[in-house]
Order: sequence, then structure tokens, then C-alpha cells
Amino acid sequence: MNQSEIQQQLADQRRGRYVRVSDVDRRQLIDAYKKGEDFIALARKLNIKRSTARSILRTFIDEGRVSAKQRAGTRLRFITEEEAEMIREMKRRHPLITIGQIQMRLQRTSTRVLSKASISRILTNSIRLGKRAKRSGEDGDDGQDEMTETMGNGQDELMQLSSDEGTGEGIYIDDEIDEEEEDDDDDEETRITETNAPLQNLDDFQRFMLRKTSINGDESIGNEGAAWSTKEQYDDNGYAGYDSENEDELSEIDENETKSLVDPTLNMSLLPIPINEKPAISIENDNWGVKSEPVCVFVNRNFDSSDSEQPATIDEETTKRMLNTQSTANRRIKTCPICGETNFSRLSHHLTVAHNLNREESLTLLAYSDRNNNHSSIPIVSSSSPKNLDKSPQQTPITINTNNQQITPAGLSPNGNDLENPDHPTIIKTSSSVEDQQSANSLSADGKKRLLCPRCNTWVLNLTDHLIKKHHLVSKQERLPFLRLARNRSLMINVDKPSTNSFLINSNEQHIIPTAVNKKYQNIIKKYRKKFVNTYPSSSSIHETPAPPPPATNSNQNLLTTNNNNNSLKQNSISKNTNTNKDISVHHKFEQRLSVFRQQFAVTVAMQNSLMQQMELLQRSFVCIEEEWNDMKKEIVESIS
DNA sequence: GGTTAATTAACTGGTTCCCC
DNA sequence: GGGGAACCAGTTAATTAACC
Repeated sequence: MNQSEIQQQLADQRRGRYVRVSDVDRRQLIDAYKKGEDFIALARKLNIKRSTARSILRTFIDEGRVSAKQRAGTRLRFITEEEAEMIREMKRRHPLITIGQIQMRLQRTSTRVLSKASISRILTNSIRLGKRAKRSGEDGDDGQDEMTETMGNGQDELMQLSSDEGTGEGIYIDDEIDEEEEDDDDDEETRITETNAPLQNLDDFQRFMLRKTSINGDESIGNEGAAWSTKEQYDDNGYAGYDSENEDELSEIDENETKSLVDPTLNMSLLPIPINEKPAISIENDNWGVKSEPVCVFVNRNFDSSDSEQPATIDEETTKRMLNTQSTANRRIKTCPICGETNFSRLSHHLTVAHNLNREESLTLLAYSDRNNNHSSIPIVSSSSPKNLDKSPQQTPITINTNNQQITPAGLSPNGNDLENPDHPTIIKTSSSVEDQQSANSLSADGKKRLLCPRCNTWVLNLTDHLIKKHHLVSKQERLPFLRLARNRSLMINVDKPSTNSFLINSNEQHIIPTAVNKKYQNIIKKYRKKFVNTYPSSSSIHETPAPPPPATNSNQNLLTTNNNNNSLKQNSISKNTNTNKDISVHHKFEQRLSVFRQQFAVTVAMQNSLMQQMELLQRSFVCIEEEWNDMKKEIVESIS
């Protein structure tokens, strides 16, 4: 080992091998080069390798950059100290916030797509960040350098369009969104400056958390719904709700259509809405291409289309929907499908007590009977609709009414036309909502089950793959809400279907299309008619000739009203009635309990639907923000380029 | 002096494991 | 099951040494 090697080793020990040259030394080298001095000698003096010095000068000549770039990973980016501090501040202010929430927030408010590991490193200070930022602070030309980087590295570094020299602070594009958002809502909000960008970003995050807390909080549904029905539905701090953003964005579109698009009441149909605030009528097909339209258009409502033109309150609508098969039906004269008796004020009671039907069977018959006895209240779907169902629903614009139900296109036969169609005078297909149609579409022609993408309203075989490829939701955490939403909706469709949907009813009960529900209905009828016949042999004529009996006149409110066409049955019923007078009180008690149970069930279903509505609204808001952000990002990229 | 390949540091995302 | 930390693999820029 000669003297030079020893000196080299000593120099390396002093400086260390592969230790990055400080920006001060780099600056000295460049200054020497500019002055025409021997920079090699200076490099030797500074214990910098000749090649290194030349490399530094080459970088300066080629790129005009003094400081060194970061050594980044796959996606060239770096985390400034301000960003790290912002993340730390999030954690300080919201100790319960998770890394995943921070990650999602960063992704929504900026171009940052930091991994949870990186965020965790920041929070634990295990990441050696700040070198870059510190150098930026030390080097006065770094502002220019970073601008050069920004211009060259693409949109990942758009967040740092420019920075104050020596501060390393950048402009956060997401804050500009906030600025617009707040300006749109309230002029009192001052515009955001570059220097308070991180703080503003933090404020935005806090608003996000506030909204989330408000939505998921313990507020009563009624109050929450009332709040949501207002324009600034999320605003607890004077910030505008997302709907106002949409309104502004859609100002160029037809005003009515715009209102229909962004009116939150349209989406909160389960929540109380003032009567005078009549929701928009429909969403036209033309609006489906509007960029700021909420991507998620949920059309799976269970409301009757007949209610769409009535400015009824949602509570009324909900109650009507929930209790339609019970209270409404009970007020009408009905005919028991088993024994053929009529004039039941409470057919359900009759079915339960007289025929010993369980609840499910009773409800099935009630639902069937209710529709059969009250066609006028049945939402009628054109017979041409099934043809539409066969079509691929992907990317198909759907016109929906106030209740987010699909409106039949003008080219197809409108509702009720089938009643007037002499070719099909008797067949009435009832479907309480488009949900039925979509659920039918969940099994496409190829027999494969599809899910409806909540973001683009597209039926896809593989929703995960669709979210990744089309919506670029790379992380599982981003996809999970949409997957859950799609699955829950699919599940709800399947749950609701047997009890309320897909009735194909012949008006005279002669040509019942054998759907599963109808089969179930027929089975129940057969089962209990058989029992009925066995119990009352003479009543066999009822099964054979179920002629409508005259109104019962039994003042004692017999549970089994006699059929005038069958005297023996009448006698048996009367005798049975006399023998079971003491059971009436028991029946009344049972009826009361049943009524309470139905009310509780209705409340539970209403609460469930309300929660689903909230979830959908939240998802929609997220999507709107993301879409707006993407649009703005594109505009900025275009303006820069 | 200039160029280039190898090496190293810095940084990232993904995965796994552990804990609650 | 979700969150966080640790570990691993990959990428990029800087640094270095070797070569011409």
C-alpha cells in the first residue's frame, strides 16, 4: 500500500465513501468552474473525486441544477419536511386516525400516493427524509432546480410547482380545489396562499374528518336528514358541501337538469324533505356525459313509480313503502285466496288465525292479494321492458325519476300502455322498482353473475379488476368500499326480491306466469286449501267454484265468515265461531303483537335503508371530489405543457 | 480529460407478521 | 379483521473506479 492509497483511505475515512457531496461543496465547485478556476484542484482540496466533480459540473451544465436529486423509488417523488409535518400534524390532531385514512386523504387532496409504509415511516421518524428539503433550504438555486425537476418529472411532482427559495414549501394543488370550493360557497373565506398550503391541506383534511364524523355520528336520522336536505348539508364549519361544487360545475348545463343532478334531496329520498322542495323530475340521458355528474347513479330504489309525480314527503313515501302490504291492504275488502271469503278488514289476521299460516306465507299471500286487488297502485312496467333487460346494461344511460327509478324511454311503451294494449289485455307485469330489472341483469345472458360498479354504473363480471383497470383504484383499501357497496346492494336486491318484487299477475288469476313467487303463492294456496278441505269436507266446492261470496254480515266479526254458496260451511264456521269466542281475545293479542312487530320491522328497514343512503352519498361525494380533482389536474398539466 | 460500468445511498411500494 | 411495524425487493441518482 503506497502513500497515495493510504492518503486515499484516510480521506475516505474522513469523508466516507459514497457520501454525497454537500450542496456547499457543489456550489463551490460550480463557482470555481464559472470563474475559470481549476475546479479539479478544488475538488482535490475538498476531498472530492475527480469523476465526482466532473459529474457535478456535467449536471450543472446539462440541467442547470446544483443540488443533487433525490434517489427515489419506482415513482420519482420525495417527501418534503412540510408534507411530513402535515402528516404528523394529522396524527397529532387526530390521534385515532389510521395510516390508511391518512393515505386516502393524501391521495384525494394531492397527487401523493404514498404507501402506508412510507406514512408509517414518517410518523415513526424512521424515514430519513428532509435531506432533500434541507438541501433545498441551504441552496438558494434549488428553487429553480426544483422547478426544473418539476417540469421534467411529470405530474407526480406537480404538487411542487414552485417553491420559495430556501423554504422548500410548495403549492399544493388540492388546496386550490379547496379555494374554489370555499369561494364558491362563501366569499368570506380568504384565498389560500402558497405559504399556508400545508395548513390548508390540513384544514381540508379536518373538514373531511368532520364530515365523516358527522355522517357516522350519533345524530338522529331525522336531524341528519334535515341537515342533508339543505344545500350545505355537510357544512358544520361554514364550508360548502360538495353539492354546491357540483352546482357550480354544472352551471353551463340546463339549470333544471343541473338541479336534478346535484340536488342532494334526490339522493336522500328516505330522509325528510320539505314538501315545497320538490325534487327534480328526472335525469336526462344527455347528462350522462357530463364530467362532474356524480358517477354513482343509484337507481335501485324500491319506491313505486306512481309516487314519482307526487310531492309527497319522504316519510310518507317510506311509510307507504314499508307498510303498503299491511296497512294499505288491510283497509280494502279482500278475498281470502284459500277459502274464498271476502270482506276482510284484516286478511292477514284471517290467514294467521283461520288458516294457521306463518308470517312469511301470510305476507306472501298479502302481497300477492294486495296487488291483485289494487292494480291502480301497482307500478306497471311495460311488457317491452324484459326485452330491455336482455340488453347489456353496460354504459347504458338510464333515465330515472325522482325516486331514482328508471323511466322507460320514449321509444318503448310507457307505463300503463299494456293495459290499453288489446293484444295483451290481461297480463300485467309488476315491478316495484328498477332494482328488479337490475337484479335480473345481475345474471346476464351468459349466466354469469355481475356486479354493478358504484362508480360508473356499469355491470361487470369482475368488479375488482374493473376498479383497478378503469378507475385506477390500485390499493385494496380504495376498492373495498365500492366492493362492499356493490355486494351489499346486490344482497339487498336478492333479499327484497322474494317479498316485494317480480310479480307477474294475471288479472283474472287464470294465466299466472310461473315465477318463483307465484309458485310459492300457488303452493301455499294448495297447501292450505287442502287443509281447509280436509277440515271442512263440504267446502270442496269452494276450491272448485270460488265464486265471490256476498259481503259477510256477521256482526260478531267472525274470523271465518261464511260463504253463502255453501251452507254447510257457513254452519261449520258459525259453530266454530261460537266455540272459539274465548280465543278471540288471544287472537287480538296476537294481532297486536304482530302489529308491533311489523312496525318495528318497518323502522328497522327504514333505518337500514337510511344507512345505505348515507353510505351511497358518502361514496358519491368521494367520487365527485376525485373527478373534479382529476379534471383540475389535467387542466394544470395542460396549462404547464 | 472524458466516458462508462459498478457500487452505494436513498427512497419507494408491497408483503408479512404481530398485536389489539 | 384492521392497523402498524419490520422486512424485502425494486428503482433512481450520486459516487467511484477503471478504462480509453
